[in-house]
Amino acid sequence: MENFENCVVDLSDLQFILRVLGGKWKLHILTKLYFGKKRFKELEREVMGISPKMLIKELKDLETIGIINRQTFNTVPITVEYSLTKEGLTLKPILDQMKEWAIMFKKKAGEKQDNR
Amino acid sequence: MENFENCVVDLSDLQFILRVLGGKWKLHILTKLYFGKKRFKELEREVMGISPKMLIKELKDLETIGIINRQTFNTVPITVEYSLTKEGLTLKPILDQMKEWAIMFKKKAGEKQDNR
DNA sequence: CTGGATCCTTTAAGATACTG
DNA sequence: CAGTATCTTAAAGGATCCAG
Repeated sequence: MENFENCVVDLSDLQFILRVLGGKWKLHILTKLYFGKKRFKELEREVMGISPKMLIKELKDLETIGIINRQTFNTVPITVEYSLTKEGLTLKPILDQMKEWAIMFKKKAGEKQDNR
Repeated sequence: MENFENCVVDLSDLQFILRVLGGKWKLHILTKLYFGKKRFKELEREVMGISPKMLIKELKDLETIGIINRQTFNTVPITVEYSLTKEGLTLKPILDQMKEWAIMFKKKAGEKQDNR
């Protein structure tokens, strides 16, 4: 049951998660939001080096996908809070495992160097 | 111990895995290689739509990182086999979980639509 | 068969000034 | 404060032809 060599494997699910995590800023933004809701300006400060244009673009992407929520308050001036949705929170374990894998992988690569 | 709001979170490990999986073709190539070793031409055929230039580039990337092995045989004409390294194989569970997450996420998103 | 080299198009991202 | 608009640059990817 492990050899379906020539069948078409559906990649779309795998590719989908890259739309959520890919690009230069999404991971950075998401890791900030795992600490709790943030206003636009807070994110702009904390995600160092991002321009407002990129920040709003990435936030819109994530909102469209359903990973984050955008809530506006009619204060003067207006304030906006971004937070992870319930579905966005389910991504956390995956991120943790990705991180663990990366750390383990780098460690192994390091050991190989040492053995030479 | 879950509130280190202003400390710098190390993103490099997370970003690293995107170097392995990111781009248009890496996932596609890797999923093919999980079925076993492949020659260049086999990959070119199976990864539909890829050009030799992109294929060789992605293969080199993956080889440099240490995810795949490249083995040449002095036949005429020369043949080359690509296969996953031991470390490359450890990536499989992560990919499976990413896929599961994506499937679950899409299902939930679908349910929300239905509730309207 | 396995690539390298070249040229071209498309997409991602950066800089900066501006508005409700 | 929370974004838009515009312009520019950098990177990714595609097409095609060629060589050992």
